Amino acid sequence: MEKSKDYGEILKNKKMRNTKHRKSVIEIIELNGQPITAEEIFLKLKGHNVTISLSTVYRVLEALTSNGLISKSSVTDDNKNLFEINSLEHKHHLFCVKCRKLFSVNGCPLEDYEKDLENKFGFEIEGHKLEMYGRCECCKRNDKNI
Amino acid sequence: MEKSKDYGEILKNKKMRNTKHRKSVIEIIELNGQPITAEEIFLKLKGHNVTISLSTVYRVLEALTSNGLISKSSVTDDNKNLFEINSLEHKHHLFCVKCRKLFSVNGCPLEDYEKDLENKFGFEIEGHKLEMYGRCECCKRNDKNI
DNA sequence: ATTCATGCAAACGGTTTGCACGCAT
DNA sequence: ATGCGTGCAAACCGTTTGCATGAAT
Repeated sequence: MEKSKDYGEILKNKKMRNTKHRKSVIEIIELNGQPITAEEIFLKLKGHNVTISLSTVYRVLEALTSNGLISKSSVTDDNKNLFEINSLEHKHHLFCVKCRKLFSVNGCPLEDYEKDLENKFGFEIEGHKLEMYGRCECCKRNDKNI
Repeated sequence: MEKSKDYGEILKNKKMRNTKHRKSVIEIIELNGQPITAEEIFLKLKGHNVTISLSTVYRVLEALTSNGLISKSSVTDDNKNLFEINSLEHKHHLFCVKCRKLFSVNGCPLEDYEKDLENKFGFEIEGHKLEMYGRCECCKRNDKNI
């Protein structure tokens, strides 16, 4: 079995204090694989018998975000923030309007398009946000059974 | 001077009750031209000597949103929702981070990309939001003179 | 006359913060 | 020894809701 990542090393590289809670939070986010809320992190940690307070979860998330280890997005319409590991790759999201899960998509189709617009408008594009929404495979299937 | 739009007619077409407050809110959003928060709407109305309570602003926004007259997004990271007029044309925007002007772009580069994603993830995409930001031609020029 | 919109204040829920204590350096 | 991380409870703030009143149909 593959040895799990050395989260302590990751923190050290960012000159952050290395604590059990910080390592646990990074690990949960990484294990989860898709964007996750603060409360879900809190509950999953509880499930793994890690005692942590919700406010610590928030403080850890803030620390990890401002050190660039994770990123925060607010795509959902219920005012809950979502956190995910900050991969170097540029990515976008697919939001399922039914189960409200957020799926990450690596890569970006917009490079050529942005170049065209820059030429056309004399605009210098620094970045963009792209959200797509719809129904995930799972929810499509369930709809048919109703 | 051009006559302002008949917001009463717009509400009537949606079979919505035609009230002064609803018309005012639509008008403010339309005048504003770029996405605006509930509180900003409230303050702008106050500035126009329209007395309305903040909760009514929220209720009007909910009514307008669910009738498809405006749309709601939560792109900012401060947990405030933004509202804008729902235009029929599919278009995107270039937002200048310096002068805060908004440039409309007709058309959309995402159709093929979305088909790919649908095949890849089994996701059924219903729509998307794309914002690009940067500097417009004018502001680029001014930067060089500093 | 009926139904729905509004104002007010209070509730709600996700997030932040003050304070005292504990742990990493 | 010091400064930063943590737990707890309370505060915060954008948003929602219950209730009584008022306006639109």
